[in-house]
Amino acid sequence: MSTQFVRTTGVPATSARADGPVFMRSVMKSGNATKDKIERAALHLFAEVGVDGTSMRDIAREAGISLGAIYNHYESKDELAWAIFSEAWGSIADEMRAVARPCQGIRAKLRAIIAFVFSMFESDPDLVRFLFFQRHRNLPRVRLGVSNPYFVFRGLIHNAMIHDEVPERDPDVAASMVMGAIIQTIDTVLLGRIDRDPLDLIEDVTDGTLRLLSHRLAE
Amino acid sequence: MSTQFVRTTGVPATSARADGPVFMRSVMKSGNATKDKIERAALHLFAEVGVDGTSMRDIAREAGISLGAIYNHYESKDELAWAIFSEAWGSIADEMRAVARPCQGIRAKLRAIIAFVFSMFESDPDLVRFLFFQRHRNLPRVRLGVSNPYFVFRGLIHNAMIHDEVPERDPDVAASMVMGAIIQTIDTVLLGRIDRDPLDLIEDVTDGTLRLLSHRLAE
DNA sequence: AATGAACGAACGATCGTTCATTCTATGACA
DNA sequence: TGTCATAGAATGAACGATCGTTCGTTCATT
Repeated sequence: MSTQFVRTTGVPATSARADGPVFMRSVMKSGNATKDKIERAALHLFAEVGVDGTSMRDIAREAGISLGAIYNHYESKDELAWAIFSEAWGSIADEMRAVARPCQGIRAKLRAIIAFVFSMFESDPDLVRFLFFQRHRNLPRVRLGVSNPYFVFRGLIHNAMIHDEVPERDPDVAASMVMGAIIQTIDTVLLGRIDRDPLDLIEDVTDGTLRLLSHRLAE
Repeated sequence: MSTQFVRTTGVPATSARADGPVFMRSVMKSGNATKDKIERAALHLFAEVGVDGTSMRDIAREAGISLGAIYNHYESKDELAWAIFSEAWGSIADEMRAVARPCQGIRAKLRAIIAFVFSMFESDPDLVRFLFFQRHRNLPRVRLGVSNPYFVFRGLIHNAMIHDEVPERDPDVAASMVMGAIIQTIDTVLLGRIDRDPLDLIEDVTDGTLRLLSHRLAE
């Protein structure tokens, strides 16, 4: 159940349809069973031991198909890794935007996005690990202007500044800090150093990022 | 000059001695010129294309020595990568603690640490990139209880909570968010999306993390 | 029978590592 | 001062393993 953490205060939970969330439908692409098996196996191994640490033979074995069959669907290992990354990277950004849209105000939007990322981490940890913890390899290759989680945060925060919901600051620094705070929290959970009810975590992280964006407290 | 950003409001800037900061002396180890050349070349390549993307021949070429010479100083490629990581990871934690110690209060301590990390990023970007952006590979191998940047943040924040400088919260969540905010800011600078005076950045990031730790603002 | 997916042996390249050999710096001795 | 023995460092060819990729063949479906 991918919507278990998504509570956006009385607003339609997510834009996910009956056939699953957007990022699922896009990563596990249309109909082709073999291609899906390849992508799922590759994603799992890439998340576990990295792209370089995974051989095409490993992928074939994990997918339960032959080595040569992979090349019926992908030109190369590099294209396979890039296809999975870029597709998911863009889809996640779209989905983040979608879950935030119906919410009113920066707090509700931010909470919806954070809840979505956490729910994705629960339902598909391989995808989150591959995307966020190996992103430095692929990020320079992402075309500017294309859908991108970072720009979702930046746009959200910039918009809140324009509407005087939060004070004016460098939107890039603010977006970086907010995104980093969220990702690192997931990272620490992954390392086993945080063992908390994910619902509480969502509230804590939402509150923390909002304070980070807020006016300074007069002590 | 590694101390150019370290301004801890009238307190001795860092514990670095005349022979350079601790993290430098430890990564570029004692006296042996060849070993230093190997480590410096390896660090540069590891930061650039990752450990798996770097061959021992690459390292030898970049260091200007022969392939076999590396094995006079390291048992294997894995040991080389691990030696560089674990040594630097522990040293950075020690240095963070050292620059924070003479400072009074969470704000000054946090600023000193952030200034130190930013100065390190300026003086040795390879080291920062290798440590922070490829840490997921090595982190599970770090012995618990050993010196660790994460625990420095956690200890600092936990201590501030005990002394009522900041409100009581889950210290692991707080430490994760603070550390993530700092690292991601550096990451965004690396991607060329932030082009600011580093001194301003230090202030902004310090303020942001402190708000994140502070009391909620009554709107 | 025809078509396209699946198969897996084989290929050349490159990997980490080894090791027999060569180089070089040092110090004892004439 | 000049000579040479010696130890440790440096060298790079070679080895076996494994890599990504190819392609002739088989299989399954219509």
